[in-house]
Amino acid sequence: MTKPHRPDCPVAAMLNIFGDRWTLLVIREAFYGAARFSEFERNTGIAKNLLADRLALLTCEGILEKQDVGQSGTRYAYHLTDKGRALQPVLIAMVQWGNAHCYKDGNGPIEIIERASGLPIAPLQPSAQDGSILEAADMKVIPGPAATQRTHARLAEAYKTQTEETP
Amino acid sequence: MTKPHRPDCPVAAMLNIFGDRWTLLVIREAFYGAARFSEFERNTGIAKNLLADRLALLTCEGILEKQDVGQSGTRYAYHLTDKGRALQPVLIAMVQWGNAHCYKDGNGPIEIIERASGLPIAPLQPSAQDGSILEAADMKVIPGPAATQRTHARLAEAYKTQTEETP
DNA sequence: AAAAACAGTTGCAATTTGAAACCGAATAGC
DNA sequence: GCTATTCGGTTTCAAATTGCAACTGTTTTT
Repeated sequence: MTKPHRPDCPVAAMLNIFGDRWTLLVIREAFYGAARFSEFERNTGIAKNLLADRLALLTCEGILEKQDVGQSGTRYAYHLTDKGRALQPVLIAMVQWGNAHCYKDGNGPIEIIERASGLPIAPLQPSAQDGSILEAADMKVIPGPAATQRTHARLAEAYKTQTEETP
Repeated sequence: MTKPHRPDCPVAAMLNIFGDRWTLLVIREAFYGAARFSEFERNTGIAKNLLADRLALLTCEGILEKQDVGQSGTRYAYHLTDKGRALQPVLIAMVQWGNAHCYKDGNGPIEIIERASGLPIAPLQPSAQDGSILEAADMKVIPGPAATQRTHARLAEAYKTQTEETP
């Protein structure tokens, strides 16, 4: 079931759950509509023991919900919770990066299209709250409400070296 | 240096490079402005041997570029390439999910703000090419130009079970 | 009634990791 | 100009994780 714990970086927090070769593929399958143990197994190629471990972890983290299906307790379905469905932008960003940078001429093996038009969706882009598109230079990382002393120090230092490098 | 190979899913392709607990943290540091071996080491806590391995992998994949700094060949700087900088949406999506779902009341340890306004940036949202916002139900995954036979079969099946489940 | 599927568990070998020790070249301090 | 420290690793070895196959007890399906 591997270990949880809450570090002072949200990326690290995600990697504590998803930092391996399989867990995100299980989520991908959940988005495709898979729900049963055997579906996850077939469609990802993960080993049974690891799958059992990962499903338990994801359930424990509130990303999947395990429900009893079938008459009396040896058939189950795993479904995405709201927390799990909220991973969609992460998956989409990964699909777009993978398509663009891991295949010849950026032609990937799958495409995400808008049902109505049949056209590919737009690349995810950071935007301000008024909707205006933001370049990397327009953004900045600052300590949040739950920032530790270490985070304050780290970001202060990052900001210093950045301004040194691009005067 | 771990193994590469190009699977028929862009998410799996990304995970072949980033499917471990450290590699994305190295990238995070690169975005913060880190460039030297010792900076990555200090700021992530990764072991030296693994860092050497990961930097070699990322360099080999064209995500970082290794350049010789200092007079004659034992000091180096690693910088993001365009391919590496293109990971920004993935990192931002992870930061937003981590902040929202791994900390009490969604108050995370860091925040990404717009420099101009000082306000947090908007959550990444999938949109159509005309800019309209898309819900999950408005999108669909179809085989891309590089799709294998297996991908065609897989998506046909996913689509079938989905319509069965939500009639 | 028999056979196959489901959802795992167990055992074990192979791989990966994590930590520490070690290393030579190069820079920094005096 | 001599010494100490930093940089960027490599090597070694124990511990943890993975991957694979075999096995299990229900429960559907045929």
